[in-house]
Amino acid sequence: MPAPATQDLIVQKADALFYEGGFAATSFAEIATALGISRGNFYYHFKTKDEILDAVIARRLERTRAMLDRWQTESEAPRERILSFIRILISNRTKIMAFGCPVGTLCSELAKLDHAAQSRAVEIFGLFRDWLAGQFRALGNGDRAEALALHLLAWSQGVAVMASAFRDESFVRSEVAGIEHWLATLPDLPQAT
Amino acid sequence: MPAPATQDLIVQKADALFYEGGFAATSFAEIATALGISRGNFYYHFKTKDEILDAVIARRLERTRAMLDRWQTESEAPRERILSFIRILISNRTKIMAFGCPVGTLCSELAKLDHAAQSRAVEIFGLFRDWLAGQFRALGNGDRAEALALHLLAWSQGVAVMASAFRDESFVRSEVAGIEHWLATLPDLPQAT
DNA sequence: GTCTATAGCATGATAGAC
DNA sequence: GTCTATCATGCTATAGAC
Repeated sequence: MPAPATQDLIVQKADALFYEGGFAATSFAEIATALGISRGNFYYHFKTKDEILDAVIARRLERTRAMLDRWQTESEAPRERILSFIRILISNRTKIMAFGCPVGTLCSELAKLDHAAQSRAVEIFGLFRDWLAGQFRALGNGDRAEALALHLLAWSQGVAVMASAFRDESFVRSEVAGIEHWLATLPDLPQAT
Repeated sequence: MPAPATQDLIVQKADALFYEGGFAATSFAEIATALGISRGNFYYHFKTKDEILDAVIARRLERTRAMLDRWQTESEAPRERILSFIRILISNRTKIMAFGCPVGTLCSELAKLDHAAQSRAVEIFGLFRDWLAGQFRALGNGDRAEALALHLLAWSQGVAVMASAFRDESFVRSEVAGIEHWLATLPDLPQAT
């Protein structure tokens, strides 16, 4: 196994720092210092800051796809799979209370910056939406599968925003319990065969 | 009535530009150009950019209080008052689809910047939370009034995030219908006397 | 592939004329 | 109160040595 390429190290570190400090406010110098490389070396791997952003978004898309595939494999029942999604609010609660949701905050920032990469960032939401819609469809809610997926995404985004504002862990836990109750009481319509 | 003071014009314009472009990404030059005044003049009214941010947050707090008071006066029934809150998602939908919620996006940005003013910005959420909790209490949900208020706030924040990501007006309308249905089916417990 | 050095620009902030 | 300089700093980005 080869040592990780510098290019990958840059993307990995930029991903974390963009999340924790925002895209615009994170400078090359900050990333370089964190990696122990020089600013100049940066431009051998990426021509512009926007190229790094593209690479970060590509990395997040790839990792999201991998995570959804993992959830798909780990559980057979659609309801269990949806619970995998819901529970990232719990497992990532510390970072979410500090920095919000990585996808939501990036999309919001890029919207304000009127940045060309915004639509690519929204594709990450699109992956979740389509995957969740597939699960709701498997539960027999074919006609409103996409609306249910968007509703669940919005709910979790709202929890993330409020969690980072008030930094209240008990709020996160009580909302997650509410989401789980909502899911459990969703009618499980048998598919017409 | 005197002409609006330059100081107020600066705060007013900064408020709008911080919303539309973010706090960090909005420069003095941008605000000054938009107002037709010089950058130098700025520092007669505010010593630092953070002072402008403080003034913007104070303005938002004041205007939020005024809006809540208006809703309180315009409707007698708590349920009607809560509907006033819900319907800003509809009346402000164009700006929300472009820039998200002004409160949520500011709190998120300040959290990432680890900015001292974050707690002040969160106070705006606090005003909504307390006012909404008061309405739920009047509906007889005394024991869970605050949880209901936070839940409604989170829901609307989630709608705002997804609205600015996908820019889908029909999603906003269908979620608002969902919130209204949730409110209508909330049990209206009679108060113990 | 990594470095140092530096260009070129925008920023927040200051000084001082009017 | 408003203006025109101007400073110092930090940024993205480039050039070129090693």
